[in-house]
Amino acid sequence: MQKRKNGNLWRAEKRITKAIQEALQKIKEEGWNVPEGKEILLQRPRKEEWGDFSSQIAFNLAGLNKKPPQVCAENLVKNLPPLEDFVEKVEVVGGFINFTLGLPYLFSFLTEILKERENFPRLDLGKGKRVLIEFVSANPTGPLHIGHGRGAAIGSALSNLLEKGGYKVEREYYVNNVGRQIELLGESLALRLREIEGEKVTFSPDHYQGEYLKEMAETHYKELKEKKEDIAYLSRFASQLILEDILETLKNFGVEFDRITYEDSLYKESRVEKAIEELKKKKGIYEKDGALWLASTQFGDEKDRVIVRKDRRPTYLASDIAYHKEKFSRGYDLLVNIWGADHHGYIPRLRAGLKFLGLPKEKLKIILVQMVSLIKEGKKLSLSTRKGEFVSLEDLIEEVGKDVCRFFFLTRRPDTQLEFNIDLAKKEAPENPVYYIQYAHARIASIFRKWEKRKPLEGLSLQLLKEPEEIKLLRLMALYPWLLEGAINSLEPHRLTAYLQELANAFHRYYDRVKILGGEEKVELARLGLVEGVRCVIASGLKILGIQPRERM
RNA sequence: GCGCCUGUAGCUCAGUUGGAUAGAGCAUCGGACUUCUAAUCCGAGGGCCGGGGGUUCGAAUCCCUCCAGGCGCGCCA
Repeated sequence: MQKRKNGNLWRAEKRITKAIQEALQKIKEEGWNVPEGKEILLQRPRKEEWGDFSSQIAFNLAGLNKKPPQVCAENLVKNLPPLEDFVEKVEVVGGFINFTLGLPYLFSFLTEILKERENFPRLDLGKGKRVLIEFVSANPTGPLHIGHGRGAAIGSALSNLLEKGGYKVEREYYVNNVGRQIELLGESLALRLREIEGEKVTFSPDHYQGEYLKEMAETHYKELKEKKEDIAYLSRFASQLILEDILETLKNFGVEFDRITYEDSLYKESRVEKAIEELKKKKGIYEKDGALWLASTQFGDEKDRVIVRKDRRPTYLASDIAYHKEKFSRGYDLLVNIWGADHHGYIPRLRAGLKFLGLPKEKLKIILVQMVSLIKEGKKLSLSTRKGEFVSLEDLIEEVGKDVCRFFFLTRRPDTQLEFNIDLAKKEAPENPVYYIQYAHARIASIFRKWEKRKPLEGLSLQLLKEPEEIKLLRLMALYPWLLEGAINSLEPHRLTAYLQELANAFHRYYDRVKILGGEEKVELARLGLVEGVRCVIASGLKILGIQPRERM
């Protein structure tokens, strides 16, 4: 890719930040105290009349220099380098420094969008750094439920987002195909097989009693009947089929993985053994009551945890530490885990284990996704996998649609509990914000279908865009890269949804007031360029969210 | 009991290092289609940001405390 010579020149907020830094340097030479080593972040003013970006740096200066913010701001502004080529107004209001972008800049920004199309903007925050995002990782003991769906949506949107930011992203699913849960799965299948043969069987509460195993037993009875005593075989058989099913569901949900890691491979490669050995060497493990314990209290855990049982079998913690050690060894710059919030108590012990091994814990970010409860026909449903009383993700996708479902999960912060009201989601489907955004996209596509001349959108006279609604759209689009960077740096894909709604709203309003086709040719072309720009930004945003931009509705 | 998360409009939720008069969607009420798709647009009402205390020039945001909800506290994963 040919890199632009002028680098970030098209990014107004970057240039403003740089200008502020220069001004700070200058007033420092005049004897002012200036904040050192502080990243200058711009914010978006709450009101349009306050411009496009604002800085509150003067409030910091006020504290450091014992002068009113207004005075500090004014002095700083006096020392700003010339910005006229892209900023039309710099104003100090109550200590805030407000920057209003100039029209020529906004026009060139649109030109930039039209050049890159849906790929706009090209960001290079990640600078090719490698990120691993591990998510879903549901045990292959039953179909995914709606809670997994939330983690899946967030994980895949976050992956897309970081990829957009110039990170090299790998998406990974960790499969726990070892241990008691898998054993129980095999036992449950065995019981179902015996049931088919007319035997009266009783399930313990720990067994998986969902219909899916009954169906599996019926479908595969012939090939399994010889193996019905071989629990290990049945466990493998069932978990493999279920995993395939899970991955299929996720694919329908727009989620795919670059890598699947199986827990049993960690054992086969002696990684668990080695991790335990190393922990022993690093004095992280001691023996008590015949078991081996991880001294996790040393690093803030509530109590020490068993890592190898009395019977010498390692616990889940052992393989998980081994797994994370292995992930670290692959050399990523950032590791993200997306976990169900019910695992939160598990974090301190894992971190303690990693700390003993001397792994850089700041490279591991764990995003907890809170529970999803479901309301259907006015009733709250439980999500227990074992009892089999849950609404599967597959059913949900079928009922409300992939796009609505993803959007629903992606508008909210991960750490709030979510009540998914299925009746409402279905009933309100046409009013749903996701359709609102898609409709904006479809309307623009429709305009272009209607447009007969079909010229290339080049050499546009963008200065003919003068309507307030047009300027508003230009200003909003100019925020997009800034917004994306904020979402990327904070690992918060949900910021994108509100922005897309706002952009769609500005478009619908424009569409309502201003006729795009049919005016004087140069104006028509400029307007087409404008709405094409809007379409590209919407398409770009929806692509990150994993939602289909629609051509028609 | 202890730990973690949450509490913002009737409902579902946003709210960039603490900053300007707290926002959106839905719902409600009132208006707009001989026009590029009305799945749209415009307007109105609606809030002691759970309560109380504190830090600060400034708090929805930070600290303490209480209340409410969820989750966790296994030699399960």
